[in-house]
Amino acid sequence: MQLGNGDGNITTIYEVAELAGVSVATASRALNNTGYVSKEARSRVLEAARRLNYHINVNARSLTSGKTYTIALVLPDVTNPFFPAVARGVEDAASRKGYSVILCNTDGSPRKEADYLNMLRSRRVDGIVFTTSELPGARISSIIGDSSAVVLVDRDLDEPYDIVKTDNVKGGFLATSHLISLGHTRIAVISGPLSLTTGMERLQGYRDALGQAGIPFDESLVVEGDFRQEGGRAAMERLIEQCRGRPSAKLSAVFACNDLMAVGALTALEEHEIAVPSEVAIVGYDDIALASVTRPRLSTVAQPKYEMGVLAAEMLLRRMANPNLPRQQEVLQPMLVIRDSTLERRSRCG
Amino acid sequence: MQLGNGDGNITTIYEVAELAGVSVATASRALNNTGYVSKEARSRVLEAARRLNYHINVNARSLTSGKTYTIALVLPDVTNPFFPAVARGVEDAASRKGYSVILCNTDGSPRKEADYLNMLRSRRVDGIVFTTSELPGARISSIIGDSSAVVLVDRDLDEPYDIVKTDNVKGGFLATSHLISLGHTRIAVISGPLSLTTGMERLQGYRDALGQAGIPFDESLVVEGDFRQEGGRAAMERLIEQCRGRPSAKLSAVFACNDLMAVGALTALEEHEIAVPSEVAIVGYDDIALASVTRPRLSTVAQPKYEMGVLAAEMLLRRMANPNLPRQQEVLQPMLVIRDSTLERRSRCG
DNA sequence: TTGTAAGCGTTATCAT
DNA sequence: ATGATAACGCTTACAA
Repeated sequence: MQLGNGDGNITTIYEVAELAGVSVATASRALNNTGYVSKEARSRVLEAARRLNYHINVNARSLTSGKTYTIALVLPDVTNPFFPAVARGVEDAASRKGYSVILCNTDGSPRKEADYLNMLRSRRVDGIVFTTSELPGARISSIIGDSSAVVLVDRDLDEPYDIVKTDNVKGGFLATSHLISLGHTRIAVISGPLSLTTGMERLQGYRDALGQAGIPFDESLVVEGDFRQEGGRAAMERLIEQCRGRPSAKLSAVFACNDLMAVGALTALEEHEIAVPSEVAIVGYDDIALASVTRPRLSTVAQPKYEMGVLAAEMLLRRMANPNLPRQQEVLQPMLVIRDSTLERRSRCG
Repeated sequence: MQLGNGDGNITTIYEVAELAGVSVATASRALNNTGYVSKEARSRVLEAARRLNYHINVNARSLTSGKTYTIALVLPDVTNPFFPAVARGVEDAASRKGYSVILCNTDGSPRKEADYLNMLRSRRVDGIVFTTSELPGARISSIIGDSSAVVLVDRDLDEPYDIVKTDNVKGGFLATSHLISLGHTRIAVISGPLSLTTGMERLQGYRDALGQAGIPFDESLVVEGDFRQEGGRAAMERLIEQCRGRPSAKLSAVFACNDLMAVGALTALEEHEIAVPSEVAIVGYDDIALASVTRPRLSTVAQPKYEMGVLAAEMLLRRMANPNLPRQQEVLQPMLVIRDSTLERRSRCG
């Protein structure tokens, strides 16, 4: 009867060695397929390990090896629909190589970010996939030093860390050009936080598209959002308001710099009984699951979220394997996804 | 100038002790506020630690303490909209108490579940929050033994593990009763996998509601789904099909046992130009973010996902602190959220 | 091929 | 109040 020793008593390599009638050194070699071990010894060790339901203590091992086989994923909030796919990508790629991933939600608070980094250093994680928010790059490196490798995802920093991102300028350009190609000229933007490169870059793409089409940039058409649904609603509200008061401020389309804000904007538009896309067209950014179930379904700029996660983890492993590699940077391409929220232009104020 | 020693050289307690001019024992006591240490010694140690940017090696500590201050969250897929909130709850509650959480995605594969459990045992995690799928309870305990505490979330098992769940029978009852109260009598169900207690229980709630209302249970109105969007679409397709062929099979409402399937069903209904809720009413389960942006917005049974996560982690910590506690079980209440996808009955076949 | 023993960074015991 | 020192579980020279 094979019970597999379910009693849970933690066995050490000493007990395995003893049962196998060899020294711990030999047991270790056998268990790790390292150095010389006779076939007989090896099989006796393996059998003993099986009988005792031996599970190596990786913490103990990390003490000698200096490696923990653990990485961390530090992001603002898994609950933000952008991140689960990234997280899944990271975890898949990491576990494929035998690494575990510790999840940390910072809410974008520099304080929490710093706390987590300190904790991670104490844990001697081998690497960190980091979507930071406000923590200055210098601060990051002052905390983790070179105790672990780090790869930035969807962020850009002065510090020489590896980066995985998508081309946000291009994405902003794609979204805006799409609107322009539909005949829109009065295009508002609900931007992300301008303190974030993602926020800035997408806005830059918007300006580039305008410029290329010869449409003058109108400051009053941009309102800074916060990448959150409620923020999007509020921003759209502002836009509608200002449009009411000042017909010169009318708009026929809006580019919301992420889908969450686009959904919020949609809500505001609906409340004011402004038809989308016939009166106001709208395009979002990210292509989260929500985007394809709203009514109208949201046109958006898709980011390869899962791939970003996978790439980030792989890049991190590479960096860990070779700390002297030159700085790596991977810029993925965003992709325009046209659905129902954008349509040929028909002028109308908000 | 305070640099905080960003050089990243890992410092040990020996170096701290040396700089402070004390023994490691004293340094350890000072650092941990344990045992007797003179004020002077303590402050010298603390200062030394600061100067050297000392970060304790928790892996080394766990070697002596036997505790890793790490728990794991094992679930099918973070990418499933039900889980991020749970994950966030677990992480918040855990980190509040100084625990880190390792994330594991199993895709509901017994093989992956077993692999992860073995890995987690090797890591000596103090506890596991587990949303298992098919792994028999006995198998779980044979792998982890009592090497870590475990709390089941949203699952029920024969093994005597602690549990955090919501009352699924009640939830199914709520959803169905709501439909019945609207005058529906031909109510189809798109159930979850019947191998899962969640699947079974919600279906039971459906039957209970029918029974209480004196509506005969009609086997042909239940089709087993898989909790996924595409599965929901396919199931609805089947229902429509069968309804076409056999007028006696007509239905005026459907209870989809989770929102993802409800959204899929919505899609199918839309493709067939069947109006929701006027021709067919539909109610989902979970109240994920998607539910409030579909058109029509989805009526659903909400589960307190975040709270489930928090509770699970807290329960786990309690269990870890006291392995001899009697089995704990927390059953939260689901809540009916009425939106636009349900409406007074008007008969119509699918 | 195998075993002894040192060492990894901490904590805890036991003297002092 | 403080300091040696053993112990935690493992790997790895170095010997044998």
